[in-house]
Amino acid sequence: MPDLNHDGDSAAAVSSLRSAVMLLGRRLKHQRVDESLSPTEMSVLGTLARCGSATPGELARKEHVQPPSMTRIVALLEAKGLVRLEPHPDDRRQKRVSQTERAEAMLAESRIKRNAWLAHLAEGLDEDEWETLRAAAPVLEKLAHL
Amino acid sequence: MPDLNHDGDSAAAVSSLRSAVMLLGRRLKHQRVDESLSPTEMSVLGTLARCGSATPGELARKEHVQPPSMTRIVALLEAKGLVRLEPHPDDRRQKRVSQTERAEAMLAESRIKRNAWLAHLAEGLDEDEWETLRAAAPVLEKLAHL
DNA sequence: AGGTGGTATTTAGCCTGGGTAATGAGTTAC
DNA sequence: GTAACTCATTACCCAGGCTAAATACCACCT
Repeated sequence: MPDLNHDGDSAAAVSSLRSAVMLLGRRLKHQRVDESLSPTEMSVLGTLARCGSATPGELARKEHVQPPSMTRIVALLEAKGLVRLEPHPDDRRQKRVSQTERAEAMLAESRIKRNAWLAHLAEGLDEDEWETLRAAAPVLEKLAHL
Repeated sequence: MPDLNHDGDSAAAVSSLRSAVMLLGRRLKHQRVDESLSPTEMSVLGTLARCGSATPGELARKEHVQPPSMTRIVALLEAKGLVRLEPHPDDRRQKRVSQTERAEAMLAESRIKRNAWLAHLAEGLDEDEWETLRAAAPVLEKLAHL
């Protein structure tokens, strides 16, 4: 564990981190790459793209959402044709969720839009700041999944 | 503006940043330092602590929230005795919002709890990762307020 | 002075996206 | 073979944003 008393700025840093994340999260909710797709739905698609396929329960744990919420999210994604549901081979209680070809296409397109959004957002940052953020991205991700 | 084509990782970084922020934000909502105080209410108190006093409109702009939402937040804070509302000296349309002594005490206490939460969270990070995060905190804050 | 347009705040009502509790089907352990 | 547990689902609820419209006030321009 890091030495939290390394200097007094740690408390300030966590405070600033906390409020920045909350604020950014609020703004990101509106900054959707694809209208009609909520941030969590996007996130689930991203997870599926990385993991191949998963059960609703696994997805709920990875996204830190309660199972009933994931049920609803998966149902919405299925209705939009972005996800396929199959019975689980070994356990008939579970289901396997996997993304469709259409989801892959959508993710590819959204990556393009994200770059545009990024370019706009990054106008206010200089090269060093951007570099710092790039380095922090994987750490934040790790932190979020702790 | 940073060179977004510096390498291909930029798109991946923004994608990872985006999902990490959304996920962390969701978790932070539950990780409240003070039950009975929403994240945005905390954030408003933090802003007031930094700025001294402000009008509801100014607060709404700083928190990137619509004015009606800020009205409700301020009303809740006032009901909890954390904030004081006074008429604006020059303009009777506006009001001045300032924190009470009780809010200062609460913020001090919450800082202690935040350190405990931080210590727990940071157990999963090594010193380098934590350092990266410390460096990124102010940049994230800047980004959030862009 | 008086009217006109603009701004700060509030009120009323809506909607999204999460949550909890309870149910049903299926599995596992004893 | 039954008791206890797990996965997914259904039904319902609530918080915390939003928009639109109302209200009060200011500033400017004849």
